[in-house]
Amino acid sequence: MQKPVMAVTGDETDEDPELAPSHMAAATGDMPAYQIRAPATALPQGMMMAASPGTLHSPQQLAEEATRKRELRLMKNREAAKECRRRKKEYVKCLESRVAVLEVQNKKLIEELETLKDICSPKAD
DNA sequence: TCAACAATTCGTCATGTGTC
DNA sequence: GACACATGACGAATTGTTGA
Repeated sequence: MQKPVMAVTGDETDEDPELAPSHMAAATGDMPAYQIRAPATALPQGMMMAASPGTLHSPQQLAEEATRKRELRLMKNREAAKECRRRKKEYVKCLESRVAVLEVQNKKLIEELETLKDICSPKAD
């Protein structure tokens, strides 16, 4: 059993986007980095623009046009989904590395606190 | 080796949001 | 309001893991 041939993505870039804090912030106007809209992509090779309205007449032509539009929409959405997932992965990666940095920072602060406590506590002798 | 299950990946649909 | 785009949800296909 074989899936229909599809484009392989697999390419993950290691960019370092500035990330916005919340994914659920759309209503407030700020959105996470992976949600920032990219400029509309050009149509892939071989894809033609729709015939201008008014040049279609027969029901068959109309049906073909509808099919063509649907395929175009599916293709665009397929690509959009891929891009969306790529951005989301990047976003998660970035969050994870931020967690790692903060954990190190936190550990250092705790150590520093212990040192200061030692210094400031009255000597017991 | 292989079946069973879990995890991952992908395409599609539905829906929310921004732009004109 | 129509349109385009982004994304969550879902199911199907694929891939990885594990115990017999």
